[in-house]
Amino acid sequence: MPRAATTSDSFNAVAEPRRREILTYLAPQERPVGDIVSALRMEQPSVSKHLRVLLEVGLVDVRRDGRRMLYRTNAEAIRPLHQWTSTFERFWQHQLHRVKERAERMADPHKSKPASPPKEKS
Amino acid sequence: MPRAATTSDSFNAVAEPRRREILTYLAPQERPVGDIVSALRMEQPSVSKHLRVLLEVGLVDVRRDGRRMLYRTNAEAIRPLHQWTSTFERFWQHQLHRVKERAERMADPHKSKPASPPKEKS
DNA sequence: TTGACATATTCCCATATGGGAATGTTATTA
DNA sequence: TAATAACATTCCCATATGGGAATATGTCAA
Repeated sequence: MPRAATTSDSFNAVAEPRRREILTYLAPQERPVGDIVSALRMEQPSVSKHLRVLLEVGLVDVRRDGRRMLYRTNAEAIRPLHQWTSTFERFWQHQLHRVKERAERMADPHKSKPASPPKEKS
Repeated sequence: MPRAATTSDSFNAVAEPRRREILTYLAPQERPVGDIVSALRMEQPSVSKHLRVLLEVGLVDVRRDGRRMLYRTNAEAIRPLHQWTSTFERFWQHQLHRVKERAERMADPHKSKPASPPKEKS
């Protein structure tokens, strides 16, 4: 099976960088599509397509204003992502602690990073 | 262009549900691949592939132990996701606040409005 | 009605994907 | 050395994707 659809959930929808930009832009206040196009320097059809995805997963809301469509980020829909990442908060705090302790204890650079996969490009 | 590679960044890597499960499972302590396979009921090759993706974006670390490979979630790598979602925190709080205020007004119409009645812009 | 403006949709297409199945690789033990 | 355990990689493939380009839809103004 191929990759899950971008519209399957917020995690997939937000994986796209441009969509993240749009969400950030639309968070403070609602905006017509044209504003997004000019502000983020994207093609109009592209923006419409991204908005469709965001709308389908509930990350944005719309309302019509004459011939314009006003979109706004539905911040509520981002909470699940926030909550998921929060479950790791205690762990990265522990890690920071360990790293610090270790660095203070040893100056020996014997850090074996096993088989790092061939990283193309850069 | 097609969708960005799952290995392009943490956002894309985490979009896959099974990979999220793996990260959760590997957060408390390091585990060999076999444990993941039996605990999450996934095919071994599948797990290895997911681990490769997670490794490439730095979401997990590995070390060899005999013929086993011990993986562990690198919680630090999840912080960027957490931080990004955090930028929306104030917005969903506003939303909740609006909802709450409205609910209170409706429940007790005699009571005057609490503090400032921020008028929506347009 | 016509024309202009604001968005949305469709078509085309190269590409990465994740699962299944089979095979490869590395390390331990007999 | 051979056998086996523990993982990793490769091959095959149906599929959703995002961008570009063209076109369709919907709304307001004259």
